[in-house]
Amino acid sequence: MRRITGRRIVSGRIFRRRLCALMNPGSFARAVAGRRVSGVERRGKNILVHLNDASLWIHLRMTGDLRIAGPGGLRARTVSADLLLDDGRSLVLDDSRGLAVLRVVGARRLARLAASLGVDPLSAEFTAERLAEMARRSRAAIKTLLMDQRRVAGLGNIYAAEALYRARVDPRRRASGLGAERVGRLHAAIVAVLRRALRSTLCAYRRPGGFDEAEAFRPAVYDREGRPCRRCGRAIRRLRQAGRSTYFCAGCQW
DNA sequence: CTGCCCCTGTAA
DNA sequence: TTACAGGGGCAG
Repeated sequence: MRRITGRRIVSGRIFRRRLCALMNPGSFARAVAGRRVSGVERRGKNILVHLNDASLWIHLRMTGDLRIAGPGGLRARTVSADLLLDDGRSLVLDDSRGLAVLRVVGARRLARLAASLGVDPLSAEFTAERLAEMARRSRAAIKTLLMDQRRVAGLGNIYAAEALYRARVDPRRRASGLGAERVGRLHAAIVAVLRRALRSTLCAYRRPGGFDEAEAFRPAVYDREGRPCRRCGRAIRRLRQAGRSTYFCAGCQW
């Protein structure tokens, strides 16, 4: 994203009912107006925009999109919130389904939220040993563990399925019974899948409109129920785990 | 643990 | 027209 660090916020508005329930538009406007952006970072699936003594904690969910708009802003029905910056640009939260969350948090709540997040798979702390240790202590199915943000911060339903498929591990397997070999494969697969997904997303941001199809992230297993596995040809199966659809190949994931 | 809710675009 | 998908928070 183009740099917004150092810019001062002139005004902030929220439009979505869901966001208004979290904080009323007036208090949001007062909370951000006049503050300067001191930094931006990602933690798991969350984006933090720091404003010195407060922060915006943003979760885009599935359909949210954070973008920079030029003068004039972005006037779409789907805009959930925007911040007008002192250089005329706007930081816009655009979200067709309105499930994204944005809130202003003080240092205390920031620390509490941050502490509730597990290890980021793209950080140096995410080692095979760390994953093995988490797995050992969990009675849940491995896919459920991977999707638990308190343990691993950043994998959702789709990437969890893709990582398990890549590692050839059955998503139904008990985490505690994985064994070092499977944990090792899974660790490598998680990192590979997320790196690939991130690259695809970055390309899409850099070339809005139409980007190289070769860069697009194409699920190898997710949403492919009944279609042949690209490795072994067996039909991809679907089942429900923790209320979510899990796609996997019973032929080569075990 | 399960199920429901939020919301809305898409597919059946 | 209805069911379903997504992430997370919450109730049971």
